[in-house]
Amino acid sequence: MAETKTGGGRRRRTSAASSARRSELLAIAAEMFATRGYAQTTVRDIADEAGILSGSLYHHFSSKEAMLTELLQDFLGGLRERFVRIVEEGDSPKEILDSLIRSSFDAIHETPHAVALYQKESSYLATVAGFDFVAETSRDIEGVWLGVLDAGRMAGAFRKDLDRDLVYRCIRDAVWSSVHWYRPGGRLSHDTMADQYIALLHDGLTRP
Amino acid sequence: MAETKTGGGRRRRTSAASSARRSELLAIAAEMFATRGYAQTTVRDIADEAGILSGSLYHHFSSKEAMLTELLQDFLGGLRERFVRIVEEGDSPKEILDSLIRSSFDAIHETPHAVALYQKESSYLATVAGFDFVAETSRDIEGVWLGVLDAGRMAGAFRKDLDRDLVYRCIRDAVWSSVHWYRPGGRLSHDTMADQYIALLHDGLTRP
Amino acid sequence: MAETKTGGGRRRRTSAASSARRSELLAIAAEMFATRGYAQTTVRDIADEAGILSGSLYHHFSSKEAMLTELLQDFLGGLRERFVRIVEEGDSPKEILDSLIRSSFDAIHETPHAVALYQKESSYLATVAGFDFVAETSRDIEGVWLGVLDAGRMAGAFRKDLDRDLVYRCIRDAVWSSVHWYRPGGRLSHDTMADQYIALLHDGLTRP
Amino acid sequence: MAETKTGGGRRRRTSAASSARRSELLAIAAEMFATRGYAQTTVRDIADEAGILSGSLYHHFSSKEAMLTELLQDFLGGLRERFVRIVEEGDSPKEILDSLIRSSFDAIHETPHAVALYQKESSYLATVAGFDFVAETSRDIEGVWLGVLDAGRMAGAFRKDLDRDLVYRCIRDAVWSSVHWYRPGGRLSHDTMADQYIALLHDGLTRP
DNA sequence: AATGAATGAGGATTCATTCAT
DNA sequence: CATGAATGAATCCTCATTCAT
Repeated sequence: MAETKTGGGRRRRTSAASSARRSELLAIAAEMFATRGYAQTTVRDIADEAGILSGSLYHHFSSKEAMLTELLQDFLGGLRERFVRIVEEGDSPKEILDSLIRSSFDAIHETPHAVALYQKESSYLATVAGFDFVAETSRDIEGVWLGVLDAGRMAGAFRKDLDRDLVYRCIRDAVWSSVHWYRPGGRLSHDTMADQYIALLHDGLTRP
Repeated sequence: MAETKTGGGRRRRTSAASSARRSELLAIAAEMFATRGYAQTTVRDIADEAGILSGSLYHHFSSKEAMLTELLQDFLGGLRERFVRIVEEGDSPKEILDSLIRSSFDAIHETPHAVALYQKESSYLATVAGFDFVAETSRDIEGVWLGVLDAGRMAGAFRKDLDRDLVYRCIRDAVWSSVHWYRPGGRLSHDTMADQYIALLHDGLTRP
Repeated sequence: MAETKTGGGRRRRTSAASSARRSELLAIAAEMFATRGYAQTTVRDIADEAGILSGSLYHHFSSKEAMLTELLQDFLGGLRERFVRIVEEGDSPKEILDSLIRSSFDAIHETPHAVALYQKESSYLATVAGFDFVAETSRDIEGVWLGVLDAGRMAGAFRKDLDRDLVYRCIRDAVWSSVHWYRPGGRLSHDTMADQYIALLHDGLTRP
Repeated sequence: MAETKTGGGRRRRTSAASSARRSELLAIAAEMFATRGYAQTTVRDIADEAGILSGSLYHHFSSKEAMLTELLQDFLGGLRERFVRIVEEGDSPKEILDSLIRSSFDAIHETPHAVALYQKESSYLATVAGFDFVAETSRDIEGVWLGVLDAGRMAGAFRKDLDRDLVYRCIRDAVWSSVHWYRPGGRLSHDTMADQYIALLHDGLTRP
């Protein structure tokens, strides 16, 4: 009955058979959660979009919350892994920071719904039992960024007259918020956006 | 709806729209809407916090939505006025931009709930009938910022190799998002935050 | 506290002073009860129309129901009295029947709201405790009409091949229902309507 | 609203709109709406009578109003069809008029709740958005009756000294009002009632 | 895998009524 | 006489979830 989700296996007991439908449903849920918010999305909205009755969703997921959990776990886990790998590659702080930013825009481009979902619900979920992993992983990720920022300051690559936490949050908020207005195929590609954000960040708006 | 009708029509809208109790209730609603979101806040939550029964709220407001409308209208109207006045004072683009940023942090400091509320609900409200004023006023405000950015580029104060819209959104998102983590009385005052955001924006992270 | 209504005194303890306002309010209530129905009329509707707050109504009437009671008692009492007097005048059955019909149209003309109210609510009220007087008076009135009908059949004035009760109800329904479409000052005066109903009743649609 | 969406769109509206349960619930609603009035009937009254919880009704109907709409649409549509067919059969005006009356009593006998419901709520509904079809169909039906009356006057079958509209309304009110006191299986069958109403209408109360 | 009927716990709103001022 | 604030019960409706088929 209770769908386990303990990581390790990551996939359910039913391997490929249900997997297709499952992923489909999850993708639908992701889009709706991202667009209108988790609480504002009804189980019936998702089922309607999938062309089934709401009750039938419970064949695939034990609850609406389980869908959210799975979505966030996959996203956050992947993101942390991604970031950790970048740091491990061991370039200079500036290069690492740029890579983190570029990687963030990649994530926005590849899984916009997951990013938007996280943006929208993370603050709320931080207080909900069973979603501790969100705060945890967020903290890990934060650690990665702050580490790079610190390293860069020590190395003299980044100025020291600005509050470290403030700088981190400024970057984080600016980068992730762009998911709300970024349109794939629009005037600005995500690569261009990354370039410009990086340029602005490093040299400022006033200097050439 | 049945506002007047008193014959002389000597008050309502004036004394009825602003009584001590009314403002109190509105403040409570603002805080809850901002913290847990409009849809997640029940009328009973607000009433409980105010120490009355949920039905009694309807003596003061015609609906939950009316509270939201009033809150946003007051906030957005005030913000636009504030910004327009700054531009009219006619300093250099750079000075105007700095003033806009400082003024934004003032708003975050003075009415954090309204700001957070707007941050949280504006995208959703853009699609809801009866909340056109939100999109409208947002457009007006956007126009003010973009105007200053344009003026600064023409005057050579701001670099031209960055996309204007992207720069605007970057600033906007970074500044307003800070409402979610700014704590009045915390380590960083809102004035300091403004200073640092401005410093980072103009000179970048790499330069001294 | 409890407003008595036991008949005998018929007027409240406060004589003329409150009487004016009271009647005004009662007239407003009558119109609204008649137009949208008793249950569909809110105490606030009445108060709004009178230019006071709903709570203030309770200075004049002990409850919404009390207004209804007073309205119906006045109307039904008057109607019965009226009808009884006609019968007592002792003309021929046909003349009495015509007078009853004419008198009904007079009532429709003079107090259309009370008539419509009675039409609309009587069936429901017949089952409500405290409104026994409605059924009672209705029965009395019915007795008057049936008496005339019987007398006319005995005297050979009315045909006997039609069910007496059916004839009564047919007349009653046709006459009283006209309150819903009669417009004072319209094409047909209430006198003309009475004439035509009587003509149709006595001679039929086919005969000259 | 979200009716189809099944892709093939192979049913809904057909099997969903008419299931055994649905009809059952609709019949219960009809009876209660007719007896105590639409507004006075709560969704819970209906659900209680059906032995389910009030919320469960919304599995079958989208709202209380939707039940009313469906009930009235079915009734009025059927009635109009019925009447139109009678006129098309092309007998003499007198015969057509009699058939219309008889058909009305048939309707009263077969679907007393729908008739009573219509009697009770039509005047109110005429003013409610979304119920225009009530006024429309009523107008159509009225047209049918008035047409017959006109034809009969021209042909010399009906007297001309009575106002046409008044005669129509008199007949209509008398006939339809009988639904409130007609009891199937009672002393008077609906056929007998039709006979007597017709006899009274044509020859009057005074003549043999 | 899916349907269709139902549950039960709310949620916003309405409204007659009370009462201190 | 009237106000303005509040009550408390009821009303329509929503929605995650269950379960027999």
